Amino acid sequence: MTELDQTFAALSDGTRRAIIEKLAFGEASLSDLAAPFSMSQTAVSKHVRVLSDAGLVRVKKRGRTRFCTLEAEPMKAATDWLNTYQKFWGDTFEALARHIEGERQ
Amino acid sequence: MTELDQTFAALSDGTRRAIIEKLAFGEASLSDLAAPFSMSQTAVSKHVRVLSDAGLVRVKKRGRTRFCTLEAEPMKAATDWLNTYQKFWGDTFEALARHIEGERQ
DNA sequence: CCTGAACTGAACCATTTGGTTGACTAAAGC
DNA sequence: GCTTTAGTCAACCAAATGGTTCAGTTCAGG
Repeated sequence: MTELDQTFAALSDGTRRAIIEKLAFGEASLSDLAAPFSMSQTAVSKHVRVLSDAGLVRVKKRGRTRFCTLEAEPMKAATDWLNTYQKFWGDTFEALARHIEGERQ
Repeated sequence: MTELDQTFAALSDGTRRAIIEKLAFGEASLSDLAAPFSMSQTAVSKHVRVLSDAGLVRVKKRGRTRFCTLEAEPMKAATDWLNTYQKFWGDTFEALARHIEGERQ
């Protein structure tokens, strides 16, 4: 599995995206993260593990609580990939538009 | 599974991203897409199915061959999500930078 | 009209994923 | 020092994923 694979896979789950959204407002403990969800803390812990394995979240232990923070680096690679090909699609659409225009005339 | 879930999941596989990259240069038949890979055509067909279910690729049958084209719409939603939170991270990093600067002085 | 190409569908398989529970460890706090 | 809180680990489970093969369908061309 490449880094890009892991990043997109990590983002493909609503629970994990919600975790990221919450972490965008700053550091949060695992129990803070788990609170809004109707699943067990263990399940949330696993989701955080996936995010941390993908490098999207860093976990540091202070006392008995784990604090999570966002790590933007890998997300940037994903954005870059999307932007690159979105540019292509734009071009394709322009070409398509020209083609359609051409047919009409 | 939401649309965003499906989009990110579809993008989390290298084979499928390679297919998208090839389709960025224009329409291609399924056998064209399958050729470069060392897996069966059936496997590639499944990948295309995933992309088509996610709405990233449209498949139209002409004669006995299926031609695939890109569909940018859902990809834009994914980019939007990433950009939104990347802005947040940028802010967070600025705040962090200010914080570190503050500590130094 | 037969052959071969371009697929799909179904059945199967191993691995991963997303969840559970229950037992455990580590640290706070009274 | 005992209890509670924060969290992990291990075992288990059902469903999804990524691949295979083989049989079938549809269409193009000699």
